[in-house]
Amino acid sequence: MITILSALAEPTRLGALRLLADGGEHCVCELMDKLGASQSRMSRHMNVLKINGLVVDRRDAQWVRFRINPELPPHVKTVIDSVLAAADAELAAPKRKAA
Amino acid sequence: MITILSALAEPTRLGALRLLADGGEHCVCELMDKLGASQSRMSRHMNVLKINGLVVDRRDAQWVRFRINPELPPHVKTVIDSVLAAADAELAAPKRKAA
DNA sequence: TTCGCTTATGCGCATAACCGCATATAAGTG
DNA sequence: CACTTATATGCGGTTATGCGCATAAGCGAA
Repeated sequence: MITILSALAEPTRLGALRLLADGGEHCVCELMDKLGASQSRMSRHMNVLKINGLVVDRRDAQWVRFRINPELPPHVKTVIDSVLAAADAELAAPKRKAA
Repeated sequence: MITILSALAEPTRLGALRLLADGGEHCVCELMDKLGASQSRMSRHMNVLKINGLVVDRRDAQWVRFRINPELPPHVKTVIDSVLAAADAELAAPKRKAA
């Protein structure tokens, strides 16, 4: 659990998971573009997610396609979903009193 | 969200939250005993949880009583609950095939 | 005040995390 | 083969994190 939380506690990695949360596959180049990360940074961050079992990858010609690990333990999946929901809520709520 | 996840991603802090999850108040000395942490270590870790808004504290004579922040945003509360549930599941499941 | 118990903190150290840069590797095209 | 695109990784530097130790500070009792 600790390692999973550590993996989530980084902006680029959390952003990548958010993009992967659509259920589809995304290559490193797409993620780095959308997240504004350098190539080596993105590659390493995706590797952290992979090592910790949060995502799986697949070679497809010159690309490597990542997707959320479809075999995530249910409790872990629940954690990820709640974290992404909270992150969304955080973005939506400007911390000021509700308008 | 990142700071909250970082706060959770440490064994002693997660253990403290687990103990506080009973809804009650617990002093530093109790937490350090139950978690096997040194005094300074526990004090600093509780301060991290406090700074990140996860817990609140209260002076009570020579003790400082901590409890989970009762005003946690709903989404954050959900994250914490799911994390604690996953940590429990992790402990319960010896990673081997179910007996 | 002095004592004892509890908690906080300043300091230094060791290690881990993250980064950019350069380079290596892999795959496809011609 | 050379060339392009995509990804991985070794290296070194900077910063962040966690720790123990010692000490300070807060509180109550004698």
